[in-house]
Amino acid sequence: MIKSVTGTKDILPSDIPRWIYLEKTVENVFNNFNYKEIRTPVFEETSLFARGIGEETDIVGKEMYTFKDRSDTSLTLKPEMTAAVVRSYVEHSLGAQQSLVKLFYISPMFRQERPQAGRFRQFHQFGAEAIGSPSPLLDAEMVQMAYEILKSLGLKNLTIKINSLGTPKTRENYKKILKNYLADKKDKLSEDSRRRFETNILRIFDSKIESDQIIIKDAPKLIDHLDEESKADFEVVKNQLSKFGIPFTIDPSLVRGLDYYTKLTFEIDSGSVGAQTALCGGGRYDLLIETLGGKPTPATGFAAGIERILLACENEKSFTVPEQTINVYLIRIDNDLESVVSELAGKLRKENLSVDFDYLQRSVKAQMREANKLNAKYVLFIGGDEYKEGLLKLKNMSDGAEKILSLEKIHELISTIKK
RNA sequence: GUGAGCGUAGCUCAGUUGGUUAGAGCACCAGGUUGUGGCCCUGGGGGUCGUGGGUUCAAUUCCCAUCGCUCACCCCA
Repeated sequence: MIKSVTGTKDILPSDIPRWIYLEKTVENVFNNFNYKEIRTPVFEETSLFARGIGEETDIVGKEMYTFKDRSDTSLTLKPEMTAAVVRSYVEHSLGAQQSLVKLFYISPMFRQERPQAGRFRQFHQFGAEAIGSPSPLLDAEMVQMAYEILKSLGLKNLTIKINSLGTPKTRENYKKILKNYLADKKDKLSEDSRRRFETNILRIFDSKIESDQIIIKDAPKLIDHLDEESKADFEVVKNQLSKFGIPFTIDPSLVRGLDYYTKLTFEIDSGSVGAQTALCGGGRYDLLIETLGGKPTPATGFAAGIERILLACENEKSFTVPEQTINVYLIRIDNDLESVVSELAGKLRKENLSVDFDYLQRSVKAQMREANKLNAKYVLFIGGDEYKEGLLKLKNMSDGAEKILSLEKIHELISTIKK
């Protein structure tokens, strides 16, 4: 038997209502904040991600689905959306139409990692990007939108962590400070961290190795070495979040795995999923647009993992979706009336009613059971003496009331069912 | 890439100190008087016990390999 590829999942009909509920919630919140949807291809030229996300990141280093097409071009299934959105923004000069472009997306992503609870090789994210303004109000807005979506889905058990990485200049200065601090301790660092010491020293803070943590614990913190502008912006974000009534904690170790972040970074965690607690992460990325060939343009955004959110929602039973129903199930009393039933179903479906009937020549009893299983609001009996006289019997499945209607006055039938 | 656990009907699982036709619940199908549901009752279909090899008179039960799944590490949504 051929099965779905490792780390991929079918979203079955029984799962769909929950997905749609989430998508509607997401769209609604983004709509309230006036973000417009964008859809980009599932694959891009590999160099987009290599440049955009950073060669030293785990995503680019070991997780991308990269392949060559027949013309020997290296392509990659998108592992995240920001680089793709920025590519589109630059390519189509979206900034020429309006100076601030607010975009959202809901899309599959691909990363070749070992699957575990809340982690898949094809997974889905929704997210937003606001390109064209350095305003910290937008940064606060990102946190607010993400939080609002999660709350709208009924989630509790959430923690919001924020941090500031400063401007490129302070970051460079700070890196020197950190480098000085760690220089004589370098030998005690783990192998990975020694490598990061050379390539991307900030990510040493990501290390979960205890010996690294001990060394790094008393290291100078970036947040204490921010320039005035970053410091002021960070204050604005904090104040604004407080005004929104959004609880948060400051986490100086929140560096995040993608190279392009500047100033604000944030993450929202849930205690209701497995070991992968991050539902959502984001921040400002003022350098990315120029890195990808655009004019220097400030931007901020976030991404959230749909599978993880749905997992948290399930574990918290945070929302329920309404039962699926159909308007009417047609029941054929005489087997030779199949085509009559089919024709009538067609007429009713044209009236925008959801209609179904039996295609398996099953008994009336079996048809009734089917109608019940489908949560049909009505069943309509076709056959017997009534049918010979041009009559049909309509039964209300919730109270059992039956009503005789004329086949000629189909409008009466339709209006009764629609009520 | 590393580590641990698990693989028996569509689903959730039981079972065998190795021994006749491998079980339950749910789901599915049929029927419970000949035109009617949800509850209940009766009956039925469906499994080469993940795959391959080994040990044995005999393996689904023991051993090895392999594949898959799950969870965790790394890292991330």
